[in-house]
Amino acid sequence: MDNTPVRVRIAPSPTGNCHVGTARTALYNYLFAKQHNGSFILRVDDTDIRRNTPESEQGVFDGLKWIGLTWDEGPDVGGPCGLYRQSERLDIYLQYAQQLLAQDLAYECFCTPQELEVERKEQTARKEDPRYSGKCANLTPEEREERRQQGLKPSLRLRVRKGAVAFEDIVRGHVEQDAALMGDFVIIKSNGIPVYNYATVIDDHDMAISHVIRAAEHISNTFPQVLIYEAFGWEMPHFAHLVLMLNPDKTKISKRKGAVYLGEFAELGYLPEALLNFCAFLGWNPGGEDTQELLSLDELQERFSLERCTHSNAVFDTVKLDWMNGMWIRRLAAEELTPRVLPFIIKAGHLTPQEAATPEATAYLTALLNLIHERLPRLDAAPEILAYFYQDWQLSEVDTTSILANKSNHTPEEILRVLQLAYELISHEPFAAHHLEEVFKQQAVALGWKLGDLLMPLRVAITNRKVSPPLFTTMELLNQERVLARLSLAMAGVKEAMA
RNA sequence: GGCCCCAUAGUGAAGCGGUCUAACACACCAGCCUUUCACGCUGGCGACACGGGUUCGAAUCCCGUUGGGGUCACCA
Repeated sequence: MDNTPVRVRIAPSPTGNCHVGTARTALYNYLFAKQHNGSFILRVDDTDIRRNTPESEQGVFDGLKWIGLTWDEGPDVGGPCGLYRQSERLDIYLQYAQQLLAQDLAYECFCTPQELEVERKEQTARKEDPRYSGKCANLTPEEREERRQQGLKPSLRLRVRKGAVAFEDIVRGHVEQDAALMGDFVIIKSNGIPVYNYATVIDDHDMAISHVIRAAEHISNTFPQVLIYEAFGWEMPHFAHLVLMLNPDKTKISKRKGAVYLGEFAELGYLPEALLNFCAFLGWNPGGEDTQELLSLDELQERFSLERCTHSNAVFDTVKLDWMNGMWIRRLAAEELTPRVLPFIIKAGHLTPQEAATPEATAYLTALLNLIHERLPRLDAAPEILAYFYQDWQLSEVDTTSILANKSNHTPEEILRVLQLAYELISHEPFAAHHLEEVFKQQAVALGWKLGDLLMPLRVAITNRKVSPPLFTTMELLNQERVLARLSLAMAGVKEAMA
């Protein structure tokens, strides 16, 4: 083992929102850095000028923060490397390129995109692999000057050597490719902007990155990058390529086939803790006897290792994510859940933002969440589950069919009588969940009814649905007045149905 | 198509040459618990892609086939 300090990085493009894949890669980098007392660096890959807007990097930062990750160096927090946006580092790339040019390890290429396009087409027609022919590889100074006179702006290409290009991948082992497949590739475009593979190498070297941990789609980028390291005579970082996240149809995870941005997951009611936990297990697991899968960031930090990363791509299974999300919801106290659920309640129109700001409203929500948080798979389900606490309904909306339906063949008359009885009891008995529960249990015995048969019509009458949290606590939270009102509404509905 | 990577149940996966009549988790099914739902508990279903080697012995090593994925730009 060497003593080089561990420095890892994540280099997202500022697309306005953080992709789950980016989050997972960031997580692994973060865990690795923390474990080795190293630094986790955030660098913004914004050389694609057409695509990037200044504010779009904030979305990426926000996403990473939402999921709980922080970085030691980056454009927003600074650090010893100074500039953490590639767009700010253009001079650096050009300077290094001069070095290559001076040593004749790179050369100017005056071919136009059109010419290259034609060349590629011809090669493909001949069933050859398209690669640069090397047309400009040996231009004389005079020839170059001539082209310059014509107004042509050169790009810079690396002279690609012969032989195998290889690297040792921490998760995959030895990987190699024949350099002959490559052709001299562009490192600086004719507009002076560096190409991704080149800028990445310069930055990684400049920032003393020790381990490049990234998604497997970058394996093929690694070959040209290796060549660039060689050209400069720089020591390479260690590489680790992580398996891809897949759609259920096994293609690379994509927007059209489900949520991919952290913002989308937030809107769907996923907890960042759960998403993080889930992502951690796509492409890695602690192995052996350690089968615990519900792990916090700190717990992941104790167990993570690059060596235990898996080799084959993993389908992003939202069913399991939902399960994990439910587990994380249960881990939180109702009080902690309240502020997270409130936005969903407001969005559903159950509360106005002003109402939601009152202590009464939040306290009430907390009480409701206490009741349902064991049966809440996602935050966004809360408004629907809690709807009958926030809104009433009309006579025409009473679900009389469900009130009357029962497996024991109790007649509508009997059901109606039970509803009337319930009305009487609830009006006169002390209005407390425990007490009412006892009272109704006794009644069931007295009537010779199964408790479930007795309670189901009441449940539907009071909540207007067949599924609810335990009935008596529900009543208590609803308050006596509303319960009685709903009971009479239900009775009216039943009478109407019987007529 | 070239190149690269990968291949255990529907999904995530353990397994690192014998202890594998192959774990665990999600999903699914059945039962228990129960006031409906959910939770929880018990049990069940279900896999080493195929074919050759190597070896006393292979899910584990090698080769091939098939399948899947990634990537092939003056995009990142």
